[in-house]
Amino acid sequence: MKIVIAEKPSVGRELAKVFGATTRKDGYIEGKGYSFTWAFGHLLQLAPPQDYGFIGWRKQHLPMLPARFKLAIRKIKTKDGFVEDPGVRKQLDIIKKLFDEATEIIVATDAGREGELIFRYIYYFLKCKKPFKRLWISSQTDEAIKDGFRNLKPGEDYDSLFNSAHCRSESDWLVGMNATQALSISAGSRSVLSLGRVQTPTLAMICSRYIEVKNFVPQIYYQIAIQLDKDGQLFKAISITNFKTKEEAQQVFDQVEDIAAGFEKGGNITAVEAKPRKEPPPLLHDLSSLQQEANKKNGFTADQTLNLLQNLYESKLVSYPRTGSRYIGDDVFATIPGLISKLTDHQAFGKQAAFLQTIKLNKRSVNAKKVTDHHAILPTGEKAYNLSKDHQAVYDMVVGRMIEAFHQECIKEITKITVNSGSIFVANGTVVQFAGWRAVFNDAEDEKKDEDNPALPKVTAGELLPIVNKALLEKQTKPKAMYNEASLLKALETSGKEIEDEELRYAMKDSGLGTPATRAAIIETLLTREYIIREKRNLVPTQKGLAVYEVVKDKKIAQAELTGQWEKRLEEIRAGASVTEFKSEISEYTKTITQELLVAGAGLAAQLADN
DNA sequence: GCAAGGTC
Repeated sequence: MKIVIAEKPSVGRELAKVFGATTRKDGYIEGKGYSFTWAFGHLLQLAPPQDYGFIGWRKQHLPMLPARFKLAIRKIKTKDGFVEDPGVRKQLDIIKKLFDEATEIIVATDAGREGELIFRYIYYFLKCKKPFKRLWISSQTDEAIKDGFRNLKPGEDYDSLFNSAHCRSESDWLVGMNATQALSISAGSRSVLSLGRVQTPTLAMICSRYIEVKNFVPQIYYQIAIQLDKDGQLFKAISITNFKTKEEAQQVFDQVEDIAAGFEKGGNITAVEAKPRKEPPPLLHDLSSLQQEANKKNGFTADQTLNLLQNLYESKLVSYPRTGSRYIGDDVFATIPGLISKLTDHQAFGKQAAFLQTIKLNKRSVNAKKVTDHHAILPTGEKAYNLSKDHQAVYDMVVGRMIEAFHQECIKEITKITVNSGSIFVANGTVVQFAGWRAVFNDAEDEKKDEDNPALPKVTAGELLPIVNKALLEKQTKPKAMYNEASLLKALETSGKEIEDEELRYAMKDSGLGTPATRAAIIETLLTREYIIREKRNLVPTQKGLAVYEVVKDKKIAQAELTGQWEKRLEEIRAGASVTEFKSEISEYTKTITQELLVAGAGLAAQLADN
């Protein structure tokens, strides 16, 4: 009997289906000489400090550097504290039984670093010695699966990938557990002051933004607005200069040749520019972009959106949710017309779905090379009945985005009118000439933008128009916005670097903080620790969060770059470099940061006591 | 009591 082990049930079932294995057993599916089983993500974790004899949080234990790490069954939190997850224990027993019967094991966990670790931890925990081969596929279509099984790789080909995963795992434990205990102990805090490679840079981003906003000194400046009349259609133009003093502005203001000052036609149109701007449709959603949109549109937290999406996935209404890809391959693209045809009588999107059937679909979101373990989030085509309001909202975002993504470009005409009347004024206007993908949602947000950029009358250079009104405006420079869940998620994707270009941001997604699957949990951790609170939709640091930030802000553990440095080394290990050097560097760093925090935390004790 | 990673 050959045993195939997948990362999660949905994949295990899919593989079984392709093989025609249909006998459903408890925790696996049997048939055609194979058994298909699965994990539920990581079933095992590195054992906690007490399993190495570090009982209680004591300074003399630090730094804790286990000579050999142990594995422990994943725990869940209950009223009685942490206990072994019974479902996990049961599935491990099932896997053990299957491994014992196996002639060969086929590893079908996700094709990546963590997928490799999920399997190897199980394999070593169960002390299994059977030979194993690796299925390595980046698409879940029948053809890709069959092809993958015809080209199984020797298991040892992925030993270096496991090494890099193993280093990642142990390094996070060493730095996180030691730093957390060191700071908590030295601050004499009754509550946990947790620190980690990901959560601490995230906290630092929130705190430094908060401080920047708090210390922001608004600058006052002045602008002059004039209102012109073209055959009864009024439009507004603004001075191109921002004046530092009211006097300067007043002087220019007085020179405006408006009707009240006796100038019947004092606005001289000096230039008119009109150019079309094409806006391509947005890419399909990955988890992060969907969380951001759900936060902006509905105020859902990242965690809520992930949960809602997970429910929809379990109800087989949407594809795998924790994806980091916004693309699909050509094979999945072939199924899109079918999905669209099921939506033509949809209440909100039906009309646009019907329209899509008449055009050539936009292929911006189609790129097999940019599909990693999982493709972008799509509806499955199953009928959705009786969804709760929140589930419906998320589901509609998935469906609506699919319609948008395959729709046509939106074409706008951008108009810029330059007016001279004692000074130079400019009016900007935008007219949507062809809505294209923007017809799908017709957002209120977009309408609001249109208010700032209204349609402008047709005018030509050389025309003289009456200025019916003028105003001297006092304005203030504004600070950056505080982080909210949407902007924080976006910032985490690029480790806090501000990159507006969508394509460029996408290219950086491997150097972000955390992963799609973990970012919601990172935010929740910071909230649980009472480092941050939600204030309306903003994420704002507490006194405690700011105090911790002050202690660690100049240390490596608070820098997003730490992850970047680790990733570089881990990639070298994956390519075959030795692990011993990296491991000894991590041990050294663990000793250093532990010592530093044991000292620095003392200052924190007083601050925390003050509150 | 603690990390970050994955998932139901």
